[in-house]
Amino acid sequence: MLGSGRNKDFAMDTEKRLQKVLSRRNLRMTTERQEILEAVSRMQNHFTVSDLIRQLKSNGGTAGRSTVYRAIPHLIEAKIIRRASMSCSKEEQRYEGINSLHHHDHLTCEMCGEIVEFEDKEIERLQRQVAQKYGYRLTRHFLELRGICKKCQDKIIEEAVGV
Amino acid sequence: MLGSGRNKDFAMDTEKRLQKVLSRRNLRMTTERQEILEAVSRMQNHFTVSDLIRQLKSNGGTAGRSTVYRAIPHLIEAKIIRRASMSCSKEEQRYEGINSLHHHDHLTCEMCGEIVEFEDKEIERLQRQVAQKYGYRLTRHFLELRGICKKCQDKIIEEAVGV
DNA sequence: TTTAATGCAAACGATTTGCAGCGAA
DNA sequence: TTCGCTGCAAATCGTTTGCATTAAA
Repeated sequence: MLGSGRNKDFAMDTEKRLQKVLSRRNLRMTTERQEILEAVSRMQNHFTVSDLIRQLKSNGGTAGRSTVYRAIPHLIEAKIIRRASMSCSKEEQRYEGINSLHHHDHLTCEMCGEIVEFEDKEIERLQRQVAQKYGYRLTRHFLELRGICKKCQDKIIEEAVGV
Repeated sequence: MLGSGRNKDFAMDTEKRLQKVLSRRNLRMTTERQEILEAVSRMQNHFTVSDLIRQLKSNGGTAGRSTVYRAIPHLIEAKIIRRASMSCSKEEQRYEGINSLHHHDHLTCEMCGEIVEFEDKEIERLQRQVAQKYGYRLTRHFLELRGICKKCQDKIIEEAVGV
C-alpha cells in the first residue's frame, strides 16, 4: 500500500505536495510559502535557514525569518526537504532538498568539513533487521560517519614530517 | 557489594583518565571536577546536564551549572562520557557514561521515548568499509534509529479499533 | 606565587511565540 | 466573513562568557 502511493507523491511536483500536506490540516498555500518553495528549489547542496533566506531575498522574496521557520515542518512533512546533518545542538540546523527517491547518508571530514554523500543498501537492510529484532517499526534513521579525508590526512603527515 | 565496588573502580579509573587529560593541557583537578565525576558515576542511563546537576546537588555537591558545562569537553576527551543522542535542534543534549569499551547505538521510540541500546558489528564493519571507499579515516559515527515500539504500536491499534 | 577555576549574571544565538493587522478560501 | 498567515519584536532556553574572587600547584 505504501509503495505505489509514495511513488505517486514523488512524481507530483513540490508545490502540489506541499498543497496536499497543507490542506490535509486546513492550512493555506500563500505567496510566502511559494517564495520559500522557489528558494528551496534553487539551493544546490546543504543549506541553513539563513542560507535559504539569503537566496529568497536575492530573488525578490519578502517572506520573513519566522515565516520560513514556520514553513519548515510542512516542507519536511511534504518530503521536500530533510535534515541533513546530526550536527550537535547549537550549530544552525542544516537541511537539503529531496529531489528524488535516492536516499543517502553523510560522511563528513572533521578537519575541512567536506561532506560525501553515500548510500549503502546493506547497512539499511541491517538497520531494518535491528529494529525488527526489538519489535520496532522503523520510521527513520540518522547515520553520519565522521572522519578525516585523504587530503587532510596528507596535510597532517606533511606537517609532522615537515615535507 | 558489587554496585559500590564498581562505582569505586569506575571513579578511580575515571579520575586518573581525567587527570591525564587535564595535565596534558596544564589544567587542574579541582573538588568541583571530582564532584562532577562522582555524579557521572551515579547516573544510570542517559542524562542531560540538568539531570547531572540534580544528581550532584542531591549528593551535597556545590559545583555550578557553568562549571559543569565547562567540564564536559574534558570528560568527553577523557572518554568518560559521550553524546548519547542526535537530538534535533533545541532539545537539551543527552550524554551517557562510558564504563566499558562496549560500544552501542540507539533505537528510539518516537512516541514514548523509550531507548534501546544495540550493537551491530556488521553495520560497523560496513561503515568502515564505506569510509575506506572514499579515502576517509573513520573517527566516529552517529547512528540513531527511530521508530515506534511494540507497546506504542499496540496503543495505536487499540485507539483505532476502539478495544 | 602564579594562574587556572569558580559562581554569578549577563550575553548569545537559533528558534519560537504573542499580537495586531492582512489575506486566502 | 472566516480563520489561518504574516512581520515584528519579544521571549525561550540550552549553552557560553566576562569578571571579580578563590584556590590548585
